[in-house]
Amino acid sequence: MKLEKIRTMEEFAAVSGISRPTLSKYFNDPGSVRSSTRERIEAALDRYDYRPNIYAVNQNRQMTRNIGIVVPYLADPFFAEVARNLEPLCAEAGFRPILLSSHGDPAQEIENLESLRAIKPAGVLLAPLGRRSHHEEVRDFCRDVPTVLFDCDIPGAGDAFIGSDNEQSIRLIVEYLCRTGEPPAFFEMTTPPNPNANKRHAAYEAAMLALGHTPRFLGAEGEGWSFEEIGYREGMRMLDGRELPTDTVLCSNDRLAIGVLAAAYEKGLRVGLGHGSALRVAGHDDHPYARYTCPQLTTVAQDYKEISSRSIGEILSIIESGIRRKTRLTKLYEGTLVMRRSA
Amino acid sequence: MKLEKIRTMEEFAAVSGISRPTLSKYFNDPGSVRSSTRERIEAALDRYDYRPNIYAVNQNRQMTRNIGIVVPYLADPFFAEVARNLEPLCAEAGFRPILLSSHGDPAQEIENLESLRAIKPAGVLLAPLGRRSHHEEVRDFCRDVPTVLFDCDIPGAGDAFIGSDNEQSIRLIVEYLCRTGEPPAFFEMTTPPNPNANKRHAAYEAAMLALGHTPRFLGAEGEGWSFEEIGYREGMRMLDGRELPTDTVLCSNDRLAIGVLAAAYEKGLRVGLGHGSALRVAGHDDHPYARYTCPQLTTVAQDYKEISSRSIGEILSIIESGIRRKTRLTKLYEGTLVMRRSA
DNA sequence: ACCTTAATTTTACGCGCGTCAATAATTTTG
DNA sequence: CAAAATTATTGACGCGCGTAAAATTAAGGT
Repeated sequence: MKLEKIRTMEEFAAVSGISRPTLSKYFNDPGSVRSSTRERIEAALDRYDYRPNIYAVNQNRQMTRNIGIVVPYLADPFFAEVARNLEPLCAEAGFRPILLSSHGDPAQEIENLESLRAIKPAGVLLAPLGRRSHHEEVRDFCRDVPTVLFDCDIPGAGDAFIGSDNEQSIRLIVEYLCRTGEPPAFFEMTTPPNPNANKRHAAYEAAMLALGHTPRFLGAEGEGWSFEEIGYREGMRMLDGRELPTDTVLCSNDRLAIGVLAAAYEKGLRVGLGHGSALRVAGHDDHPYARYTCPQLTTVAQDYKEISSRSIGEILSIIESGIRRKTRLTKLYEGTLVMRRSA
Repeated sequence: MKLEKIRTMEEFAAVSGISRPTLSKYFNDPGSVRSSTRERIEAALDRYDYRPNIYAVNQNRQMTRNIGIVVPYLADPFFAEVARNLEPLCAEAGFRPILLSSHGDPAQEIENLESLRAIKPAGVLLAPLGRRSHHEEVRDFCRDVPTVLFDCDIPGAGDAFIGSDNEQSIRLIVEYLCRTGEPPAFFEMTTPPNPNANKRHAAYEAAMLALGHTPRFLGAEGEGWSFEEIGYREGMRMLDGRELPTDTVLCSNDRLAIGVLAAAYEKGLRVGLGHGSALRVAGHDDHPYARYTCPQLTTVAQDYKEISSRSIGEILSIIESGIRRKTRLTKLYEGTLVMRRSA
């Protein structure tokens, strides 16, 4: 039970019997004052309700203790999960996470960055939109503010890129699919918003050729981030037209696969391995909903826990050292096969 | 192309030939200065790169132009969608939305509110966790900061509650289900985190009785916000034990239904209307993924566009009038039936 | 042109805190 | 126990902008 509200540090100095500059030191770094005074301060803090005014504090610092987190599309549960992992990691390090979503819009992305710039964050974690991002403006921002890119790369932007090894993960699932049935065709958007899709395209092609198979692509038309809808609509179209060259479809990501599975169900096609099945469908990412599709989706899990913690680690080391990276770091984490029922 | 960076309003006053107080007025409300001077300012703004320092601005205002948005669980695509709708509405009104997720944790919820309090927001839109929320502390917050609750109510907290009319929407789908087949049993969590679940429980009971049927409840054990997992696990258990008293299951929300559908698929049960089907499953909310389940989920759509815009509208009217509501407003929006394949 | 009204400029203070220099108090060391 | 080293206090200034009062200027109407 707090006795009374204290409005300024001056007042708090009066009631606590500690001088204001010492209090200021304490709030900036509790370890910088003698332990006996720290205890006195904390005892007073316990009795009185006082918190330094953020605006006054930050006005007199060139760097705040905010870390911006910008994701391309928060309505995608994958990024929601990543954000959920990132936030507590920030908080533990004593920083305030500020989460912004670009909602699939490059202009919004730049607006988010400008909005962050105004806040003078200590650092930023940015998962860019990708292909449609305004690359030059993103690079400009990264020059001014320490930034770590994750999930999706923009060449030359930021101090580091932490992501998935699409080459390895796609090879992994292609090999699995070839080993257990017909070689897969690759279901992808013809104009994907995200460059990971391009890497996966190339990785599929390389993996198929290495195994002596002919790569076959299933191009889904559509723009934007409504992947399930695109997967469903284009999946329906392909199933209608009997365009499928094989009974095995590897989707560029799980959200497309969710749409394809819905289409297959609609068409009465039994999906899965084994005899009674007409189709195998696999995805990529291990999306939170992948285990609740029908059938449960076989996919490659991105190591997003590692990606999250490494991204935070990188930005913190830049912040704490106070020096930007001279050479840009790129760190890719390997995916792991998640065998379920769909392939 | 901006000529040079201006650091302070003083400097900008010098280069633009406008006095600093006038500039201050302009930045607070561009409409408050004469149009001729507005044009001069905007011309200068076009040539020089200057933005007022947020921290200095907010220090000297008792109220900032921030609106806090607190949701219980951002990894739930429903809330992600709501947030996505809310953000542009805030921005259009000239406010900066600050999105925080409680991640299903009551302590985090209070922390979010405290964090917002420190920011002195003009107002807050709060979708509380519900049953497990620390009600007293939420009420305390709402006393200090204009707050509109949405989605889930906490009695006596905030200036208004904007939500769904569970009574109406549940009756709607119960009547539909009874009209088209066997009366439904109600699949729900025995200890739901959200009081909407309790309202839906009561609404189901009332609707069934009104139609002359016996309400039957299917209680799913489990804690937390992993509804799909609970629906799947408990659905499996019930299907294993052949506990189902009818062939029709109405789930308390779509996320549970997604789990139940996955369980039914796993068990080889054909879900849907009509002859070949062994089970009908319906949900509530019209979750973003409801149209990609197998089969597509019949459900009741919450009017979340209306809920979003009305919530913003309420908080803006409180902010702009500067007076808190004397009587607490409660506004419930009706749901609409979304007939798909599952029931 | 003159008056009224509205808008702008000048001047000046204050917000709450960071931070510095000089001084005083406390702790540590020899 | 005195000297040295560390930590706290006192006093003061500045950050960038809001804002008030008084003086000045510009716009609108007859």
